[in-house]
Order: sequence, then structure tokens, then C-alpha cells
Amino acid sequence: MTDPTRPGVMHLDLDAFFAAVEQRDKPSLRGKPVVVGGTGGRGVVATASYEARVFGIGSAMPTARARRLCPNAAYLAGRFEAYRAVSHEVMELAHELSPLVEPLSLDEAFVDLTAGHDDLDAERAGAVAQRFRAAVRARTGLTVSVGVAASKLVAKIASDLRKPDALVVVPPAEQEALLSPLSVRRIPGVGTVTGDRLARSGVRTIGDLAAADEGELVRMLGKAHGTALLAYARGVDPRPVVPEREAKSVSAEETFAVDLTDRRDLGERLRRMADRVAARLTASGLSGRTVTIKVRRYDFSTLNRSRTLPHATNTAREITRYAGELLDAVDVADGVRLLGVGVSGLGEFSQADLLAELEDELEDELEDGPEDPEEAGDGHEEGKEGPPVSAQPYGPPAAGGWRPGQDVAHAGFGPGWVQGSGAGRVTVRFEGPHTPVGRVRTFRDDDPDLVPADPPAFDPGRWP
DNA sequence: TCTGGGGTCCTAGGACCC
DNA sequence: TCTGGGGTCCTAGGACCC
Repeated sequence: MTDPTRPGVMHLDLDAFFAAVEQRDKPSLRGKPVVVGGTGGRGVVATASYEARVFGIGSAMPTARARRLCPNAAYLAGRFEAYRAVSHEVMELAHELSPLVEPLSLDEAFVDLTAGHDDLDAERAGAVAQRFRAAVRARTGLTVSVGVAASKLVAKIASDLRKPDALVVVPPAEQEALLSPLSVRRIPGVGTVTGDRLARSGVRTIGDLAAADEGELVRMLGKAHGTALLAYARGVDPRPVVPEREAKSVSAEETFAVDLTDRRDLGERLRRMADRVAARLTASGLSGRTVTIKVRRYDFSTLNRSRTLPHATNTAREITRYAGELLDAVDVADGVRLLGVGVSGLGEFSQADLLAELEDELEDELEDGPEDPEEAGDGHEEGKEGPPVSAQPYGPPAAGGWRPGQDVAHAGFGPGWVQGSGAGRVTVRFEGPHTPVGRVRTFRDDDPDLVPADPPAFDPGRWP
């Protein structure tokens, strides 16, 4: 429970995070429009650098539209390994302020400052936040915007208020005056639908919302949402900062470059996604009882089908089997745009459950013969004889296997990154975070001297 | 403009149980 | 013959977040 009288909650939000890491590691992109996201025909923008935002490019926009708005921006597929590493360093710095750190994503977290600091007032909290911002810049080369307030809600709104590279401290006495004129859309949880519903009954600002009738809000938005939003608007938000929340589901999904209708094709892709889900479950020691598939059709309508098992599972074969049965019951004739698989109802399971699982496995094997991935699926073998696979997902490697932005190393020219590829060629720029802007060279895309590489090391000691 | 991939939380109806 | 109230579990759909 947070203390409404003290500014004890800090929210940190790295500025244009993915794009900023790219500009840090690629000198030729500094000061230029950079867009990170899906680079295929159906991709959307994950992050646009501030230079790209000038052109009207923003998150969740289709990349095709972004390309029309700014054809000369750099369009990169993203290097999550590098982003995770930077994120980890920032979270470590946050932990130096307090043991209570709640990450929301790679680039955002709440920190409960009261857990590490006595006698907090606005001035002291502001000084702590300012030192943190300097530490992030010194260690990672990136800027971070920070909000400090008495609650999660206000701290988050504050961090967004003067981005980028901003610190906004909201003393509790000034909270109401700050919130009241802001749009309700500033409240996390108020999206387009809720925003439009509120606007239709004349509620546009947080001040309007604070004066609204609770019964009417509940009728309009439901019990939970209605009461919570009213409380937020009135400055009431006792949600505590909760570190390390347990995962509730694990899933994988893929949008295809072209809608698919072939069941064997879909089944094979389902199997590969089930493999990934199983691997992630196993890696984190989790298993779950409910298997869900998600099918997005040609017209973007989306349906989910799920089945809850009597026991928990994390094996690829079981997930594949039950997901496959669910898919069998779905009409795919008109075309499937996206397919996904997930497992939920996760939890820690007792020895008895694990034993039951082993027995089920044994039964499976008696019924179906031993587990063997080559024999289990029918897609691979028959794929050769059947009609050619009609579409490739755009997510995984494009032509030649090279993705824009990818780190590479060349036997003769050293480390660099893929600027583009196609028509049997790949263009590489040879530079790194601590070099001047590098030269570009083009190779055959199967040149044996060119190999994928780890992200370049960043050395704070060699940063301006 | 034509919509990613990974999640969380809420609602509502029906089955089933007491 | 027609009727209750509450609780839990499951399924499906939808809003929302980064």
C-alpha cells in the first residue's frame, strides 16, 4: 500500500528505447529517423526515434504507412538480445535505490522509494531520481524519463509529461491541480473504446471524470473498470509496487505474410509454435492445464479455442496434440492471417501431479509409439509431395537469412550491421558504438566470410 | 492507414454442486 | 411441478498495455 502523503513511487521510462539503442550502437543513425518494428508487409512500428516522430510516425502504426511518411528512415527488425542486456543494466541501477522494483516491460518499471529512504519529501525524492537518471546515462548512454509521486498512477503520468530526458516530481499537494485538466486518455487503462464512451457522456478530462456519477460509470464500463477509474481520477490509487510477479500464461503467435488455408501447412506451423512454447515453459520450470489456440481470419476477426486438461503439461507433443484438435474444429477455408498457441493455468505443481503426468506420458507412448519429432508431424514429409508452401512468415529471416539491423562480422572487415538485403546481395555497414560513421560494402548473401554476431559491447568509459 | 507479438485483467453465460 | 441462492470452474470474447 502506497502512502498518499509522500512522493514515494518512482516510474522510469527509457526514451524511444529500441530506437535509442540502435542509434547508440550505429553511429550512422544518430540524429536520423529510425524505426524499429516488423519490416515485412504486415509489420507495425514498435518504436520510432524522435527524429522519425517528426514525420508523424508512431508506435503501432503499420510499417507500410510509416514508409510512405518517411521513406528515408532506417527500418530495422530489432535486436532483442541487445535490448534485454541494456534493460537488465537499468533494472540493476533501480535496485540500488530500493529492493522493490516492479518491471512493466523492457523499458519501464516502478520503484518504491520508501523501501530505501526515510523522511522522503519532494525535494529528496527528486534528488534520488536525478542521480538515477545520471547513472543510467553514464552506464548505458541512454536517456530516461522519470516521474515521482505518491502513487503508481501519478508517477506514470508524470514520467510521460515532458519526455524525453525529463524528471517530473509531483508533490502530493499539487497532484489534483496537475491531473484535473489532463485528458482521461492519460490514464493507463483508458484506450480508444473507453475514451470514446466517456467522451460521449461529456467526460473528457480527469477533472470531469472525478465529478462523474459512480453508478453511471459502472453501468457504462463495468464494475471493476468503473470504480477503479473514478478512484484514480480522485487521486486514490493504493496499489503497491510488487516485484517479480508470476507469469500466468506463455504463448507464441505468428502473422503470415499471406493468408493460409492449407490445413497441413497450418498444422506444421502450429507444431513449431507449440515447440517454442514448450521450450519456454520447460526453461522456466512451468507447466499449465489450459491449452489455447488463437485464430485471426482474413477479415481480422479473431477467435480463441481452449481446452483444460485434468493435469498440467509442458511437453511439445501434448500441446501440439490438443492445439491441433482445437484447430481441427475451426473453419479455415476463407484464410487464416494469424495463428497462435498458448498455455495458461500455470502454477507450481505437487509431486503427485508430476507423477500423474509421468503416467500420462507413459500411456501416450503405449498408444502412439515413442516420441520422435521426425515421425510425429506429417507436415515435413508430405510437404515435399503436396502443393508448394504458399507463404513464409515475415518474422524470421528474410531472403538470404539477413535481417535489417542485425549484428554481423566479416572475416576481412570486422564487425558491422546489415543495412539491407535482397536479390542475392547483402549490404553491411562496418561500424560500432565507439567508431566513427562506417563504410558500406555489399556482398553475396551467401558469402562464407560473413557471419551473424553478438551485439557489440558498450563501454561507458569510451562514451562522451 | 489497415492493423505485431507478448502479455494482463475483466465480463458473462452455462455447468455443476451444495 | 416448479423453484432459490451462492460458489467455483470453464469457455469465449474484448479492452488494454508496451
